[in-house]
Amino acid sequence: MQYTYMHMGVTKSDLFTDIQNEIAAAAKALAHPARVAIIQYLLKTNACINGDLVQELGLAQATISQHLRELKEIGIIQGTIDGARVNYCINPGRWKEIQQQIGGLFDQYQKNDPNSCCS
Amino acid sequence: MQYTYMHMGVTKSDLFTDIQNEIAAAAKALAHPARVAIIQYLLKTNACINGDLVQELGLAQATISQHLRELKEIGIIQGTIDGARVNYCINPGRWKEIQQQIGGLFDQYQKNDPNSCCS
DNA sequence: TAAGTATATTGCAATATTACGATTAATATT
DNA sequence: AATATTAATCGTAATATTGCAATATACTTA
Repeated sequence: MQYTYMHMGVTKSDLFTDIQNEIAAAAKALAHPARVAIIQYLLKTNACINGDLVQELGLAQATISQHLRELKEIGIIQGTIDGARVNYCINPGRWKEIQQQIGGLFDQYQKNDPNSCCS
Repeated sequence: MQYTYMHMGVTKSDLFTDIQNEIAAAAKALAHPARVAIIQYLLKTNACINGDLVQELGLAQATISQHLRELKEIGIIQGTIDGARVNYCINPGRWKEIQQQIGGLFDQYQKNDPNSCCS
């Protein structure tokens, strides 16, 4: 084993394939309604700043900033500095990449016989 | 506000739409590589039991059982009792539902102009 | 019936996540 | 220059998640 702790709340990512870890990481970025809301707002407005989202979502500025950082870290959004503000928007290439990773998982089901399963 | 605690680690789900909460909940089910691995194994074998996954994933039986429960709770898989064993498989209807919820989010980007964003 | 097998649940420890106030750093305004 | 605005970071509190040993429960087999 690679870790020294005993049975605790950390993911044993070395047990899984890169793809599995990547899909999980991408899904985790969407695994909070505030981040889904941020993305939907970005889809609607095409670009926005932290302050817009504070108004829109009703969460504190620090909280929004934290969610934006998570989305930025996974690469699904990007921010460009505009004076004292930061303009956030979708990162098209990464968006498509994650879309294919997660979508690819779901598409695999169609290939199988849906009736040979316990039903 | 609906909650009484002050600034803590609980999601303020009343601030978000039902769809946003649903997408986040579905994404959360996929937000761990072990659960992605379980789903991929189910896609490959079409059905499996807890013991198979203990062999396959190298996690403890209790841990697998816990991940299976989470997937079962969101409805993406279902289990049928078969003697002392439980046969798990994809739930086709719920699978398609989640596929559309998450896929629908990603599909929204195509409609917009990808060049009007900060790039 | 007793021992074995398979899975779920409980209890616990460790880490992660969520949220926000306060502060900091940087730009903008007066 | 002094003040205001904007966003990131820090510190802290509370809850959630991950993982496993031990136990409980249910079925199977000898």
